[in-house]
Amino acid sequence: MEARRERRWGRQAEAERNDRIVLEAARAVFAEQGAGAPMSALAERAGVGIATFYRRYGSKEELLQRLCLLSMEESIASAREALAHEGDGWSAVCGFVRRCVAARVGALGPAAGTIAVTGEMTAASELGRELLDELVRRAQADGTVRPDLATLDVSYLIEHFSRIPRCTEEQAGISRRLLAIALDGLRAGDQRSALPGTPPSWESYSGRWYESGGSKEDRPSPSGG
Amino acid sequence: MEARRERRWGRQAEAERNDRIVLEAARAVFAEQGAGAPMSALAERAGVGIATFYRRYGSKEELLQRLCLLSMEESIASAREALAHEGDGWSAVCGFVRRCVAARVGALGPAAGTIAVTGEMTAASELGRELLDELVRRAQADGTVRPDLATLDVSYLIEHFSRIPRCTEEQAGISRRLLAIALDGLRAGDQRSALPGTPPSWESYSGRWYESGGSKEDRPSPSGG
DNA sequence: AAATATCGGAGTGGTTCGCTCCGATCGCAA
DNA sequence: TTGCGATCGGAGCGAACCACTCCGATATTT
Repeated sequence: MEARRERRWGRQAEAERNDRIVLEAARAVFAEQGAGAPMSALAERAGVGIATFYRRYGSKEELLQRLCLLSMEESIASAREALAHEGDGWSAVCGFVRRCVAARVGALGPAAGTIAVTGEMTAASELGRELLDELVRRAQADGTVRPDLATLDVSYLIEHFSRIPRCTEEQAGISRRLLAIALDGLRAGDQRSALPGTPPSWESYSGRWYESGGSKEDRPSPSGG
Repeated sequence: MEARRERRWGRQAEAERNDRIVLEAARAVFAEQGAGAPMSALAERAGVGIATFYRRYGSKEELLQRLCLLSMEESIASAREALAHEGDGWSAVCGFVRRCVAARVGALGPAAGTIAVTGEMTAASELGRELLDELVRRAQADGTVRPDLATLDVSYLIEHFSRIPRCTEEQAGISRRLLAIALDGLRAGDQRSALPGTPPSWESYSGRWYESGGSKEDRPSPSGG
């Protein structure tokens, strides 16, 4: 990896730098404004032209798919870190949730149904679920997390807190407070009120991604002929 | 449509009924989709034409202002109910939050800055804040709510849970579970972790509404009224 | 039948957005 | 310096969307 960089100066170095700048800007802007953010906003954030994005990703959807996958991989890494964590189950779960929220891992959740699902995404999603399952199971086994908590409650919790309407410093602080409140609510204890209803189903979670998803194959041709 | 012969006036009765239908549809759709929902969506939900809305409200903004005010009044009524509630402070706060979330009182929060603020809205907002202040103060006084909770934490909590991305029955159930978790996190108890940062300021909360405000005094009268 | 009140929704003008195209710019080799 | 290929920025295009208007249709009253 170092060797490749060695020979790249000048223009190619700029291109390589832009690879990262562009992706980071996309992550930041989509996390803040949601998947509906215009491409021009990404370009402005990155300090580059719009075409710089389209030279790297064929379409906005392709970029969103890439970011989705990155989020999932980040979530997986975070779950692995939590499973390796030494300490009680509740603080392991807390660490996982905090890292995921900090990385806005669930920010693209509302885009479900508007972008097609790739095979990589499906695979990453299932792996992530298994790891999170294990994390919650362990945390409940040592009695530090409420026993009526379902794995998907954690997923939805992350998704809820991944969306930040405005990004003032004050707003970020408030989200941190609300998250702390919710995390306290995850603890075991006899003062807990029972969670209402039935635990959420995995089908309802992953099913959102297929609702109105057209396959990428049959896209309308831009030139009306 | 079928002719309806009420005991009173036929056409006027329909108009009066539409007054309510239209407003209820607007509440429902804006609560689900946010203030960005198109007017056509409201009309479809209400089962009426678009013009039926514009015959009653001069513009979308005017309608949103009306709904904002109604939300605030609903929140005020809910706070009064909670203050009259007999029981511990925590369950009073829970009842207040639950009613507010059920009514999607905070659903228009993200519209802050995009619609002008009327005098009525300001007054209602301040009254609501005083009542909620009192509610939280009482709940902390009897020791059932965590002492580091700020009044505005509750406001933001309601706003967070007022936004529902999709409205399947399953999704509603999940939101109820997450809300129950967060409400458990409001309780007092020595297992609580301290809330991070400084309590949110009232300026940052109400300040959002004044960013791009305009005057709303003169209204074009569409039919010579 | 005329007058009046309300209705639905197609049409309008303006805005937004994804994406393309092309001239400008840069590093490098001759 | 000069020419070349890679990369850049952003103006502009076509499509889609949206708030709002206008008008013919329908129902009620006179």
